[in-house]
Amino acid sequence: MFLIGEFSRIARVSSRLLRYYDELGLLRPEHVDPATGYRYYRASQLPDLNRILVLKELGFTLEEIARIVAERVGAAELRGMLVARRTEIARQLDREAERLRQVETRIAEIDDAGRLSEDDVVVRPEPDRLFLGVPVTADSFPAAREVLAEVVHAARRAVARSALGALAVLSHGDAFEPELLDLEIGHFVAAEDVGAVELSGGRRMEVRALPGEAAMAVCVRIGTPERAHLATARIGRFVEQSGYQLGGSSREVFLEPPDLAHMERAVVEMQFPVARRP
Amino acid sequence: MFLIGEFSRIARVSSRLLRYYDELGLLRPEHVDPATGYRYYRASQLPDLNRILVLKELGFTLEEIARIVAERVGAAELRGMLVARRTEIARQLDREAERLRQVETRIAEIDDAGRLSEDDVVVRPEPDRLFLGVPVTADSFPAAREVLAEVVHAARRAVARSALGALAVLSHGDAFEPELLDLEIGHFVAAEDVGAVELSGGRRMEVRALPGEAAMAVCVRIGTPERAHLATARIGRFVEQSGYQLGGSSREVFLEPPDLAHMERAVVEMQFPVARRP
DNA sequence: TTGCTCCTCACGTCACGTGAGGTGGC
DNA sequence: TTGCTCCTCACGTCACGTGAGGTGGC
Repeated sequence: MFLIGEFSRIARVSSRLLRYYDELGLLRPEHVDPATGYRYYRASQLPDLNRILVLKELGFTLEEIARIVAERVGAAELRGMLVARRTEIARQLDREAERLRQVETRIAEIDDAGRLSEDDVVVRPEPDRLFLGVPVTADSFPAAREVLAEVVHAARRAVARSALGALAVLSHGDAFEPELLDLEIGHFVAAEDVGAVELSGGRRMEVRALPGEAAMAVCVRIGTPERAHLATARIGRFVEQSGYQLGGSSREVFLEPPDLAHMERAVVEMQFPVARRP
Repeated sequence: MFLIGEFSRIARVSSRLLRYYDELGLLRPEHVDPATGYRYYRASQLPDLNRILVLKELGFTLEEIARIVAERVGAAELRGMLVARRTEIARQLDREAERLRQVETRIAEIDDAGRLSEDDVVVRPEPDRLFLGVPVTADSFPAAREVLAEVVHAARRAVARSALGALAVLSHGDAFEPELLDLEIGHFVAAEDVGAVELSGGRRMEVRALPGEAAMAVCVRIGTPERAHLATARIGRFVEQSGYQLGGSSREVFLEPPDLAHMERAVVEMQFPVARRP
């Protein structure tokens, strides 16, 4: 029989760990002196402790280990737990590999540019939405901007404040070759019962469902639409370096109601749907 | 200006997270109403938040991030932090890959044998030690056991109880081909000043330094030396499956003072030095 | 008698999630 | 007036490490 200190030296673990496992009921000492509270361990308990340590190294929680060592799980269930572990570790490996790529990208950026860019790209899912908008084809940003101004005014008049979401421009063409702009301009809205809204020149805003995206790469820009190419280029580089590929319609979402006289102060989130490259 | 709930919805983070970052000084709201305590955020703070979220994804702690975003670190120092992160992530990847191998080994073992073996192999470092022992060559375990008995008695008489460590048998031959046993039998001792001890037949125990091992694969067995091949085979399989290779002298360490009349109750730790296979 | 080891609290870790209990503006 | 949102505590998480303060055997 060993005192806790002797046993901990044999097993190369801390005595605090042994006390903790005693408290959890994971590994009880063979004997506890009722008078002093001293814990006494037997050498033959070392295999029990080693089993616990091995299961811990496999990544099981102490709660799972407690179930396993209490023999309440058979080989079949244990195999199931191991398979679940394998899946989780594989996921973890993927996450870490992605991190490593990202860190290496930033190191390369500092080496190339001397510093990190100010604009960070974040990837996140995007839910389904309702969109009250009008299709617009244009060959220049100024032309589109006139429609945008009309959309803003019309929406403010026609839609209840509580149901009116952010102004957004959807872009169905190739964002990197904007010779002919194929846009939809409108607002996100909260409720289906928002009616259509007539605009000048026979145009008409209608509500439609805008499907969500599993992964959307987004980047905030502050400034006029013409300067969007900066943030766009940034997302393009990010997508290329991170093992994603672009796909689907991009969006520019105005995070604040824009001041049409000062579009250079607009705060816009550029959004590009992305998917993992195979 | 947005209330915390609006800002949290735009940024897809919880308002608890925003309050926490406020508390840490990581991201202060643009304005806090002194009367109500309400926090007000500006859309232009979204890039600041995104920077924090990106740095978090790279694996920095919030404390490191606080230093980085407070602009107290330049590009050179930031690069250093990124390189440190890269090293740490690579280490983590190695650990996870090793875990994955271990988990797969256990799954295969259940598939082969229907259950997991009782004897777990643990790998750990082993420090330098002092060893009071006698060289023995023998062609059988019984012959060696006679010497072992004499060693136990002689050591008990000659060495102070407080300086006498565990009984151990060092094995310099190939553990898997034991046709000629090339052993040292003796005790670990605490102090250099333990003298030599004369045995019968002109044998003599002497103290020597026993160098440590960076990685030692160990497995506890309970039973006679003849049954050691079970634990030995177990370690052999483990070493093979885990990307290690054997190298150096193995040891059998008696965790309890052995009862020479009942060696089948002996609790022995089999120890094999190992190294990573390239 | 002096060290050494043992004991039992109890706080700290890290980045929040999750109530509890209460208040302010539409 | 009723929801809704906001606020500030404060506990819980996971597996222990690290004192604090005190006691028992050689």
